[in-house]
Amino acid sequence: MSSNDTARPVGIKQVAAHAGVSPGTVSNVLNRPERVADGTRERVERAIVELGFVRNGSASTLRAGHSSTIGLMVLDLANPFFTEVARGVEDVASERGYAVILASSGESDEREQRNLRVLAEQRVRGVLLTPVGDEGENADRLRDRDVPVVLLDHPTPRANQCSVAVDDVAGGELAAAELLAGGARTIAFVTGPPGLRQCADRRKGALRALKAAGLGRDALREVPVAAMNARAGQEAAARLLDGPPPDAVFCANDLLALGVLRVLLQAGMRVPEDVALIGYDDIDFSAAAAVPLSSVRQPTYRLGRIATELLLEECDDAGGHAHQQVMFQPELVVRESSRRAPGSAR
Amino acid sequence: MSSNDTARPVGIKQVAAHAGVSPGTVSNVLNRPERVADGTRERVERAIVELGFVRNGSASTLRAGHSSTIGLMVLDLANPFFTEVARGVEDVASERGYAVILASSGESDEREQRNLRVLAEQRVRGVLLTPVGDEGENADRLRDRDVPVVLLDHPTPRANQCSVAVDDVAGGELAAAELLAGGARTIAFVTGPPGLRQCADRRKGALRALKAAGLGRDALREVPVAAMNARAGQEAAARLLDGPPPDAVFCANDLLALGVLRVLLQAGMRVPEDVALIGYDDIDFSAAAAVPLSSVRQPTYRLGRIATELLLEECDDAGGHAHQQVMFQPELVVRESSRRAPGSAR
DNA sequence: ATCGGGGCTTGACACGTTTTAATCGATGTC
DNA sequence: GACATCGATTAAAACGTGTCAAGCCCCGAT
Repeated sequence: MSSNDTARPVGIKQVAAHAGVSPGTVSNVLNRPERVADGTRERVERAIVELGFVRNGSASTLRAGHSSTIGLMVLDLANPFFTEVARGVEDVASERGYAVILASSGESDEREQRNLRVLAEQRVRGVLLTPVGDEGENADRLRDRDVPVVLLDHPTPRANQCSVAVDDVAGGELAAAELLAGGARTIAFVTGPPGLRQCADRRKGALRALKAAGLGRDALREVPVAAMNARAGQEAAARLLDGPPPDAVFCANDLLALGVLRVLLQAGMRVPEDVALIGYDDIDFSAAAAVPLSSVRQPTYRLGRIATELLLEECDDAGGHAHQQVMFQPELVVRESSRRAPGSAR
Repeated sequence: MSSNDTARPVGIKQVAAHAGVSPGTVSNVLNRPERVADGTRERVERAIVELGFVRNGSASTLRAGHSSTIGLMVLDLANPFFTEVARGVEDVASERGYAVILASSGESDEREQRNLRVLAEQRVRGVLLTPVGDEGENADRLRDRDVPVVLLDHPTPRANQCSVAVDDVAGGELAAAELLAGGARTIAFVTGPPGLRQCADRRKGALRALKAAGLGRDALREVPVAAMNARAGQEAAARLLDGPPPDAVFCANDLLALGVLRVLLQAGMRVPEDVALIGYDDIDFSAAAAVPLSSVRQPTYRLGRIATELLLEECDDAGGHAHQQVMFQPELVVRESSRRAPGSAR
């Protein structure tokens, strides 16, 4: 049996004793191996594996003042958009020897605040944050503690922080323009809480497209939902079918669109012939939907990678770091849910 | 401006000074508020908010020997099955005042090992683990360090640990039996690495169903794939279409099935008329697929909840804790992708 | 032979919190 | 009025690591 009844906390001291050196040397082997002679280092390394030593991160962090861990807080872990972002983050972080603590605010400001507090207690080196609110006071609180914060999927006009985002106004315009090009004159916009910047911006873009097409704001019927998932989409569609159906539906993300699509088809409507539909994010599942979903694609994985690179740059070299605001452009992906069959346009 | 140039680490001492008490009292306010007089407590609490004090988790952990954090390691964060499990975990953990560190092994043993090491360094209180390998040596290493481990979505015959799982053999049997009932005589099984217990068990169940139907093992054509996602499913389907198509396809999870479905339809095959299809996990998207996907449903959220409850019970009361092996039964969900139109059965 | 210097190693302290035992003051008892 | 009791508070000692100044040893230069 390998288990041991007597709790035997094996620390740097035990390793030192076992290798016949001082604790300081073991610490050097761990942190600045080049400073220690080859023979000694090998001896220490052998002792480490023989005793199964695992460095106590709390002690390191306590002494160093910060850990080699970054926090990633997203709006919704169940959204493939964010898991793809997380993949980019994880890849860069692990390349650079950082661990990632993943957390989700569930679009709740209170949960965001609570989770950020946990991250602050853990003394993470930095934080990638997709803020729920627009102002990012929570981010400010962290920065006051000298914890670098990079805003993720959220632009900022302020020069005191980095941000990486995709132009959601442009994306909303692309989406609505596509629907209008298909012949739609009235569009329903299924959208999450208006406090969410992503939703607000996409709406703004849609209005811009309407205006360009010579239509007024009243051509856009807003259908607010409480969450940004498929279930909420279904509920929205049900409400939508209460009144006269619009020509087209623009959903603030693909999860909503998939839910809407499902209810529309169940209700016997044809997509796109009766109602055109477009989503946002271009998640994997969209292409495999009952009617392949048109959508707006974002450089998701790169979003995560670049945000992490900016954050780590700021962590490793707080002095020489110049804050950057990166903005990507989205891309329209037309599939079957938005294009009306030729000739069926009004 | 709220930022402060001079780094001013505000610790328990500063709070104590500001409130006119000793550091020990501040600690008591934080950890055993009932032991301190009302007046004093209020004074300290005021000082805490005034100074914006945030407890240093590293120091607590160092002193206590463990943190109030648990680790959750899943196979694939991009799989909705696991994000749903994670939701259950998060809910219970936060109810009980624990934070969750989320990590993903990506089905790689090496990444599992590396991530578990990070968790060990962080001195997490316990770990929920969906192991990549079958034996769980990595779990043993943790348990040797007195870190409780609960196996998640993985049964164990060993009595020295808790586990929470769903009967995948039964699930595989349900799935294959459904396909056979639809008239299929040959079934392709699209499956991930055979080292993955989930895949192996589902295969075993499928074989059992074949046997019950009087068919031999050769009625099951295995199509191995490298990963368990939609892309891999597409590749598998492409290979599948090289030879004579089987009557039906059983995919080891829904992501694979969605990928397969997409390619089948693109190739002009009708589902289920030409080829029947069934997946596993019953993720949200399956119901909204081009052809609504039959699948095998698991009590995903409860899986996460119960595993976490077991883990925290073991953490809080290591002595009086009796290890349990919980096994849920899966449930067949029949939609359109598996049932042949009446009369089209051979 | 002495000195200087460079490469390795060591010793000791500090990080911020928790905890234990001791202290203090007040209240109640004999 | 002395003493025990009890509650509230404090002082001090850990926890395991990183760091830094100081020490050691050996070698080459003078």
